[in-house]
Amino acid sequence: MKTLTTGEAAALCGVNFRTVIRWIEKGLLVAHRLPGRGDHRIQVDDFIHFLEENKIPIPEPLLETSRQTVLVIDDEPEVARAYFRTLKRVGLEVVIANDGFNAGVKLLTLKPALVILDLKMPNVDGFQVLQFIRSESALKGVKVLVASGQSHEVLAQALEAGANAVLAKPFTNQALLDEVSRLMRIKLVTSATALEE
Amino acid sequence: MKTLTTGEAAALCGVNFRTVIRWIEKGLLVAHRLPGRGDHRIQVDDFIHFLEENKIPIPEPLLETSRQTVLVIDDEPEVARAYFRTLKRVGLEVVIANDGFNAGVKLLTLKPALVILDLKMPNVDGFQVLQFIRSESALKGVKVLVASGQSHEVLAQALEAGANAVLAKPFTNQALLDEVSRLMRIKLVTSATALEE
DNA sequence: CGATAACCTGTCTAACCTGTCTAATACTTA
DNA sequence: TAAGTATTAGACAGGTTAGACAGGTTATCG
Repeated sequence: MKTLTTGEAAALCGVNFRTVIRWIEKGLLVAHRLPGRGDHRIQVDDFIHFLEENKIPIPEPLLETSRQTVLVIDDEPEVARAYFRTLKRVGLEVVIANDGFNAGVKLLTLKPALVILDLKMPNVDGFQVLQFIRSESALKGVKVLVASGQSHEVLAQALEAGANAVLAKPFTNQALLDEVSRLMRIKLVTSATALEE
Repeated sequence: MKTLTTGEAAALCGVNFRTVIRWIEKGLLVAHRLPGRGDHRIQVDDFIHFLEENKIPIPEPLLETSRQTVLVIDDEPEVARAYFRTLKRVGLEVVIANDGFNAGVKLLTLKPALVILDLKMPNVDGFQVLQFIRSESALKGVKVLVASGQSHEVLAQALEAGANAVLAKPFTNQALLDEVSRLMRIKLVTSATALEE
């Protein structure tokens, strides 16, 4: 979990860092200190709690860190819904974009951890989406999983263009989940492990 | 994400800071407070919104901080280029989005001051774009000028849905510039005034 | 038109929070 | 490891707050 320095916290809520230190000294804001010079470190959760407590608007960059959403970009509703069910079942937050406008909008508002992208859509160029994700600094670190029924050549091009992984259709749900789990670096709650509990 | 103190806001609109505090207390102007003494902090967006609401001219320093870009959303390249030339000629920064994906992406990355929107596009629903702009808090204050060759009914619906103004095609360049100038609250450098200098 | 009332704005006060500046030094990065 | 950047505490100057009061503007009515 990320922590903030006084300077970072000050910049985030638009005050001087000296003021942030005084809030900490007064016990208004929870922080811990480093042994050396006594630098303050503020946990993001504590900072958000402090902002909420005082009804100070929470800056966007803070909210991003908590999101672990998967964005499915596919123009075929049935296909998208299939992804949705499979991923939802293992506890992921899933959002669907059925067209180009929604794809663009949801990429930037959600800043998903993972994008599942269909390359072949009638009104949206999948490569363009991929290139945009890789060129936009706000989307740095977003993983892209390309799923396509096209030739291996096209899939190789997708990897070249920055896709983190590709899946050639058809593929099993388990193959999808394995790939998602690997890309997001998380253990998914599969039905098997769910039963163990 | 800059914020203003009561003193700064007061100086910007030429009143006493005591008056600004009273506006906040009455709920006319949105602001939050710092925990220490209860100092007010006003977000620039909220301040601009307040000024517009009360038809107070927006001071230059504030306009500099907010982007003065115009985003043209139109799928017909020739039409879009026509807008581009006309608006560029009077000194505006203009960006074109030819498809849904670009429309979504450029809306959120540029946060344009004005959007010129064609309602009738084959693969993008103009109304959906309009509704999104009005529902997204990050796009608060964005002006929308709908240009369409459709019936007056449709234009009325656009106004209902939140468009700031509509232009029925065909229209002259001057009509376009007048409307843009009014919506952006700026004086445009037309060729006539340029010649006078 | 003129008078009254209602209300908003500007001024003043004391208290105290916030921003700025400093030198020393720990932390971070190449 | 070394250079560069960021953070700390203290002191001081400046800004902001709430309350009370006076001056000015607008609205209503005779």
